[in-house]
Amino acid sequence: MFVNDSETKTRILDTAQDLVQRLGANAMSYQHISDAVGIRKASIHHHFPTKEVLIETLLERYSEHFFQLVDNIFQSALPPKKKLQRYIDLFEATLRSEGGEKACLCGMLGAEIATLGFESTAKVKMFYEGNEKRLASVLAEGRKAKAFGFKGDPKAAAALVFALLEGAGLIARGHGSVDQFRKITAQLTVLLVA
Amino acid sequence: MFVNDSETKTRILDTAQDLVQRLGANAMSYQHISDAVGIRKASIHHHFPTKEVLIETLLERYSEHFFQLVDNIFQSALPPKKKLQRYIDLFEATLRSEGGEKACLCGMLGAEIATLGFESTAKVKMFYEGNEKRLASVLAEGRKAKAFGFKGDPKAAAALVFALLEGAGLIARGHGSVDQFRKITAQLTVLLVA
DNA sequence: GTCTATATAGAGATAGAC
DNA sequence: GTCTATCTCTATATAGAC
Repeated sequence: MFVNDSETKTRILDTAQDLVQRLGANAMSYQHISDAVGIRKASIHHHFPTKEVLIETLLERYSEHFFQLVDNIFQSALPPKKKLQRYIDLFEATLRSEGGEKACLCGMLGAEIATLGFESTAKVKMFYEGNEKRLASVLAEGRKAKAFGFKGDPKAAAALVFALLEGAGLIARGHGSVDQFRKITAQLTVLLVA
Repeated sequence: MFVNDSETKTRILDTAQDLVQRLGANAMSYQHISDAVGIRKASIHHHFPTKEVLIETLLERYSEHFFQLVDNIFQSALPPKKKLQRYIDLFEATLRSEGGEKACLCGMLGAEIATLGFESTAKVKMFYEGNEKRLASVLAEGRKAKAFGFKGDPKAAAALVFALLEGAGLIARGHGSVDQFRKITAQLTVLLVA
């Protein structure tokens, strides 16, 4: 999917995603995209008839790509602590984006969830669940291998790690930026390893 | 402050705050407020000339009130673990709001931070710093009193706790709701006590 | 302090020529 | 597939009567 999409369609999606990750879905407009891509608003509607469809497509593409990255890390032969660190690095990389700090697409849309359509809401939810499921696996295996020493349910720990990374990514943009994010994630590692 | 404000002004602020906590600042409009309060849009402008001023006022009032609640808890004679739990309960209560789940005002505005004015951005940041400072105190004292056994810098742990609560509050609305939030905060307590 | 009326700008979206 | 032109709706904001 998204491999044979037209160049224009891809540029629209790239621009829209960038805008949503910085400004939120409700502050992102077809005019913004039009200016950035160099195409008329009406032409965007040819590719994505409604904004809701555009956001749904954004979510599909983002989830697919993100889970690919995550699975590459989690299914590798890396030791558990490294796996977790690489996962954390995915969020940090988003925050480090040149041209202004971005948050996770689904973190932003989570904040605006009450304004999304039914399909988009479901896709955001699936993103959350997919992340937590994968994290729970790594945390459980890592604890069995004595790499982690945390107490409690690995599923709960996974939900905690995910909510923390989403929260830290959103919060850090108004406050301390990458340094703040690193401080928090370093402390997370301390708590999980201990 | 806000004690001698007119009844109308207060109702406008209450409504606006409710809307921002559910929908976000960019989806909240004077028309929404007009409908809910039963007053014309133009009359809202009499009290708050611009939306930016309205949001700044919202932030002042929210911070003042929230810090009052926090200080009541943290300056009490409660044992450290209870203090933390009561603090967590503040966020859970927001999520439990009748008429639909709300997030922390500053969590929502954190997501939309790139679309806020200079003053509002500064106020959001102050809210974050005020929370982290207060949390760091309680965590440091609590560890000294052996109520907590976590490793690492109490300031980093405070930043982690705050980012987690903001993140969990935002995320839980699309996913698992109060149960999810409780699962996460229970696990947080486990990690800090251990 | 609230109203009606209006200004102005921007949003998402559609029709139809090229 | 992109364009011009336009529609409709909603947004923030202002002027001035009551």
